[in-house]
Amino acid sequence: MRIGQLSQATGIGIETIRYYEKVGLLPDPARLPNGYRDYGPGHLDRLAFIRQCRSLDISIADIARLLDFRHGSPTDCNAINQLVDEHLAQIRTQIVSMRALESQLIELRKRCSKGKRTPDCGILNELTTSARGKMAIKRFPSH
Amino acid sequence: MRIGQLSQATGIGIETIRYYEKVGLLPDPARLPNGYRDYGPGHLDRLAFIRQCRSLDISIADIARLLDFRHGSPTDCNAINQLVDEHLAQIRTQIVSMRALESQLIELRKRCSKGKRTPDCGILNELTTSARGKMAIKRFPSH
DNA sequence: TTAAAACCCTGTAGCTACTCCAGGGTCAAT
DNA sequence: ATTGACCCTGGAGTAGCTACAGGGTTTTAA
Repeated sequence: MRIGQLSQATGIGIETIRYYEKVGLLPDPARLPNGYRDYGPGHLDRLAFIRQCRSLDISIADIARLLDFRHGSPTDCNAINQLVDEHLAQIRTQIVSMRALESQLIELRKRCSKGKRTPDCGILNELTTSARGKMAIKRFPSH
Repeated sequence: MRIGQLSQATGIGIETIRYYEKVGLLPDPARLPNGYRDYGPGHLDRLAFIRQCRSLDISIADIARLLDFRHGSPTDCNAINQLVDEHLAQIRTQIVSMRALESQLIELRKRCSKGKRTPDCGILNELTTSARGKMAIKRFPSH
């Protein structure tokens, strides 16, 4: 099948498929006499796997590792478990910091209400004064 | 003050300060006779404000808008409130999708346990079969 | 028959917000 | 005189695409 059909079947854009080929996630397909890429069922399968991993936000590098496990000779799959564990830990860390961010923004938002003018804007003032508070104490002579 | 001192005072790297200048967040400083950048207190203040905004994950483009409000002629600050509201909404959306991601990964992780071999790895199999399930139904003739 | 539409190709640039490096110049102290 | 700390410019690299420009090919409709 040609690239457009593969794109339709997987829901992955044509440019993205070519990108995956370039970075080595997808093996180079055969070529038709006119130079068009000619994909087989193996490519379809592999690309669907890739999409599934990407939807779980697994990085290209990690997908490459998973594909090696999938198509390589059988080994212990502890490394796979570890990969998923690490990814999970990373996402949990991100959730924690985003929640912290959320509450900071909620606090910030409370500072200003409707109808104020910029010089009295509590948000701008808060941003300014908390910035000053975090500056290094050290003083620099002006000369 | 020179760029190294400004970097020390704000905790922002030298390269980053030059980057902010390049993208127009920080006005071009005066130059010493030898070509070194020469910053004044206004730059320090502005840079601290920028750092504060970045720590709240506000984009460069939005910081530029906030700086315009801060240093421009007084106006209604509803646009500032709206900016913060939108940023907050965006972060909340991200938190929701990351939590969904987290539970999907937890489910995935349950699939495989210690000591299995790759062909029997539940994670690999789950990734494969759920990928197949999401493929377009349409069939493509092989010729 | 021909012309338009739809498909494909390569190669390159753009996006975010930095970060790093090469290859230089400048300045204070030893 | 030289070492080391500081500074300069300009360009490349990061992740994962996405969007061209500028071509060629194939199919379909008039």
